[in-house]
Amino acid sequence: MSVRSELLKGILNGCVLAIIEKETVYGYELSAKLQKVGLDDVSEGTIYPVLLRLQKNNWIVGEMRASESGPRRKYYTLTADGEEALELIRSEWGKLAVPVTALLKGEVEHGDH
Amino acid sequence: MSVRSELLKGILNGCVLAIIEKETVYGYELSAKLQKVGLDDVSEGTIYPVLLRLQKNNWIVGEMRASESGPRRKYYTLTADGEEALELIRSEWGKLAVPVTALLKGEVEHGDH
DNA sequence: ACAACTACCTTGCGTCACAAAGTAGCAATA
DNA sequence: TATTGCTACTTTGTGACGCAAGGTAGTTGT
Repeated sequence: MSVRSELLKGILNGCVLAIIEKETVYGYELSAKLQKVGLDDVSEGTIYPVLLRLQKNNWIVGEMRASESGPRRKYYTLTADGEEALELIRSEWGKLAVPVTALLKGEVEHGDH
Repeated sequence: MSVRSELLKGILNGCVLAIIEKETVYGYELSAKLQKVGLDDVSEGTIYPVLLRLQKNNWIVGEMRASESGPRRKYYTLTADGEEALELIRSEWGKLAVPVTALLKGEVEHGDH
């Protein structure tokens, strides 16, 4: 398994929620959105399980709508629980990302031998 | 499983490697180091499997040494492979952390409806 | 002797990212 | 009207992960 995949773990939930919060999207288009944001190579085999998970947690709801061209699409919207979860993720990410970045850059003094 | 635990996934390898790169440490003291850095509540049940993993990957090597007080300690040092792995993790983290932070803050335009 | 602390290791659980493969609708061309 | 290709969703299986819980020893202090 790639380094990248490991780092992604647990982050994807928040990314998907953040995108859905801003605009209603359907699954197939999410990989394009994520790519645009800088997260390349997030395939359908990853996206759809994420969406199922979020639905199961009652964080998003899906609604089937017809498309002008092509198959029907399942559009997702954030629930109140989803908003709450996203806020929690934002908070936890903030508490993690800063110290981890500093640690990886070697900017942290953790001496005391 | 907690939001925090999910976010931690895959990040811990890099954090532990970064600490060991700076100074030789033994397992039991690592949780204290991590806490000092801002990563609270990383218990032994997490630490030791991580160290076993890193050893199995040949990223670190452990050496038993006597202690002036208490049981013997297993001190870990980075290998050349470990340095290489850490550099890869640093690179991947850099490519991930920035866009994810921006996305969670809602600072990203991903429109085009 | 006994308790408390240090230090290490293992087992088991649920979750995750992802490749791979499958299903099906629609569009276009021949 | 076949057939090719794109869109769009779903399922299965694999290996790795975080971590609580429990276990084994050695050391120190009383």
